[in-house]
Amino acid sequence: MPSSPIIAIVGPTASGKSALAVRLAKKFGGEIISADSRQVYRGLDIGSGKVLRDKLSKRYKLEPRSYLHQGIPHHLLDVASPRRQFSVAQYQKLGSRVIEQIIKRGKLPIVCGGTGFYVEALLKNYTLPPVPPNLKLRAKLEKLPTEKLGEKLEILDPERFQNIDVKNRPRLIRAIEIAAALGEVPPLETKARPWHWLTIGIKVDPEKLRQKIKARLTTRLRAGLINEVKNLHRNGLSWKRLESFGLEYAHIARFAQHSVSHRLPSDLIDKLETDIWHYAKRQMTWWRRDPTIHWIKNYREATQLTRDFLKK
RNA sequence: GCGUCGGUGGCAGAGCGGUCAAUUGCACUAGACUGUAAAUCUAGCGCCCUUCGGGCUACGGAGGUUCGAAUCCUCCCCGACGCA
Repeated sequence: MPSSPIIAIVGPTASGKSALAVRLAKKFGGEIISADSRQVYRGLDIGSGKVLRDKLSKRYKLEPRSYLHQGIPHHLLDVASPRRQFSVAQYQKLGSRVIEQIIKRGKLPIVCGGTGFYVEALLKNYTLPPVPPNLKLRAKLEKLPTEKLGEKLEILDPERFQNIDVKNRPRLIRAIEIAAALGEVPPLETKARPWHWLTIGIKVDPEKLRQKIKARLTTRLRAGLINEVKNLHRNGLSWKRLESFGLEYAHIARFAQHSVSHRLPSDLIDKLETDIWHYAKRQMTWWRRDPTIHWIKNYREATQLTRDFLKK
């Protein structure tokens, strides 16, 4: 079976990934697969930076939830209910299905998104342990002190205990959950698929990125971000759930619980900006360790890289 | 002008004779990442030396008391409040 080319676009938030993806899609006949852990949820639109659905796009019939933006098909947006827990595993499953479809259509899959874990799980095809969340077990473990969790894991799987973050409770709990079901936490493997990909990373000067974050937040607030959050709550999402989405959703949810105002005080805006900046830095930390990424500064470099890549 | 309280590391704010280069939070920098990943977690953060460790400069300024001062005293500068 011949290997199919895929393009991946990564970079910190507000770096212009979506625009680049559309541009490449237009030029090379591509379809876009979003890799964003918040854009998968229906209703999280402005805050997650979701791309707009084309107004008069005739019903797009290939995948049920996909839609056109600037005439380009976008996938894996709005595929989950915000009331339900979504996960990398589901993303991986949906993503590989969509990519196969796109390849079948003879189009170029362009994976584009800020969630590094999602991008990697999809492209490298991680063998994630087939252990669904066990809510009862989690609730029980949640009551234990962190050291106790470590001890439990050490007994179940001393090897995993060796390299886990012993202070990170969610990780400990998940590891115990897996080990309890499987007898151990199997080492993470990647399973090859008939794909090969080029990863393009968008590099933005830190000062400039901060400015872009600031400007984009202002735009979002003007676009009705606060109303979006309030409506989500009105439609049944708990404040707690909204807070768990982080950044815009968390800050505004916290604010809206104590205020009916439609304007965010400037000190809260500053704090939110800082949080988004921290997030951007965490994203960079994630990708820095991948030496295969081609970091680019403008569209031209990206199109050139893509052209060369597709020639091979 | 008198009185009171205060001036601590980028900011906020502890410490109030030794164990203090100075708790803590924020910011900043770096890192991790096995089904919550916009989440979660870790480390560093005065300067110099190669780590253990050591040296130097520091708690508004200048003096002083003391074996020893961010901590006590005196004067000066600055701020807040009160009385004029």
